[in-house]
Amino acid sequence: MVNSTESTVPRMAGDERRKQLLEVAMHLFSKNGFTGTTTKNVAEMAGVSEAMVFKHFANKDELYTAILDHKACSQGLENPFADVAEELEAKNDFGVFSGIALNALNHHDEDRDFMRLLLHAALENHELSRMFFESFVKGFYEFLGNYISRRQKDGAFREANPQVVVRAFVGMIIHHSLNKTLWDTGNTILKISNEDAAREFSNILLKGILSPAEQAEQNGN
Amino acid sequence: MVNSTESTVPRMAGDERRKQLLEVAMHLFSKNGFTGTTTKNVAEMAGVSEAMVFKHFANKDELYTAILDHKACSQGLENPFADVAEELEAKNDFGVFSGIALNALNHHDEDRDFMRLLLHAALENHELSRMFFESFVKGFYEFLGNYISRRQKDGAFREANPQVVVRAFVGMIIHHSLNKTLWDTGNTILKISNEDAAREFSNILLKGILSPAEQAEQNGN
DNA sequence: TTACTAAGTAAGTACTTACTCACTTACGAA
DNA sequence: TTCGTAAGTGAGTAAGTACTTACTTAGTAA
Repeated sequence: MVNSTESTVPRMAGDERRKQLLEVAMHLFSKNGFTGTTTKNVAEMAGVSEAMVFKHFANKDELYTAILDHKACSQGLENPFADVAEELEAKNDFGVFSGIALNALNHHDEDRDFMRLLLHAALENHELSRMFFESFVKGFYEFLGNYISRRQKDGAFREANPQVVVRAFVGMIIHHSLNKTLWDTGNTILKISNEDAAREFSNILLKGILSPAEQAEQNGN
Repeated sequence: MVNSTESTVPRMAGDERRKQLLEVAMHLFSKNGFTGTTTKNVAEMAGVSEAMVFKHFANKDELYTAILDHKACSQGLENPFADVAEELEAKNDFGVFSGIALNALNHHDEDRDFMRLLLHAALENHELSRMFFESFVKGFYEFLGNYISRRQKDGAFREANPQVVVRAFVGMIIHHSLNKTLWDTGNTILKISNEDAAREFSNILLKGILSPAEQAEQNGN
């Protein structure tokens, strides 16, 4: 018997509910960490019983790892070089670096929850952290490192360990994003648009690794 | 009655035990986070019963904050420019930057637990995070930013927002340390000594912000 | 020796946690 | 209308969890 005043809550399709649970879980995990979030919390915020969580995910751990897969598929882990394919082809160094930087900075702004989640995962030594590192970070270092190597052989960049250069570049970007979400949330010590930051970081890095020959040429212009 | 074969375990003085508990707790908290560490864990690692923890600390929260106080007081936040006073005076740019970098990198290596704890504090919005930012980070940005301004007026550095330059430099260093303790713990994608890292980071940054005039002069040599 | 104090503990309590299971209900296709 | 399937739940369980209590024992000072 259904009370006429209380509208029957419509059921969700399995896929929809699963997606909703993932989003809710990610938000809670990013806020309270893995151990700091209970399956009951997730269920409550999704407006569903706790048992429902375990209908969709075998256990809490699987829910955690499913977030990464979901992110990877939906939007999170797209190829960071996709937007700079032309610049890579044309060996337009500034286009490549500033494109990657701007893309990353914008992405971090849109997805602070995911960034916090990854940090929590890293601190808690959760496998998710290793997974992300292996599947994304390593590939990034390899690809960008290879590009730098090629440009060194072209005589465009000076000699330097390409991996160190990548780390320096990634460091500027990640640390800037980390500052905005973690410490300097009010942007008190540095207020700058992503466009300006991407341009300046790329400028510093590229001037920093330009070969003397290229340098002289650029000064001539 | 005391068994002759089992030596009576000597008791610890209250202060000693308290200090030991703090150190053990800090290690566990930094490894597993606050919620990921149980009071039983702490007691076991200290070789003492759980009740002992609550003899020294009213509750788990107090234990946590006591760690932060203990650390902040005991090791303090020494001036990161102390070691480069001469270089600053002599306007030896490379000496200044590489000195600061090496000092920071070595410091991070020696106290990975504290770095992890600071990250936890930031994620949990603990007051210590704000304290650290206000008392240390802000001062660092201001001081180094001022040095860069001066060198720009000298004509040694090109025009650029000094704060952005500081962020880029700090980013390289912090991110490198973070990588070593958090993600690439086996140094699989980059194995480099602190000396080499400090030198290369400083090289990139300084070449990146050198004025054209200085650049030409350096190429001439 | 005595007697007080402080270090230390075993065994709880009240509650939370991840996870299960038997069960009910909505909904779409036949 | 019927009925199979899938969405959804209430009420558990066993193993933690933070924290307490009533107690024992070691060291020490008079």
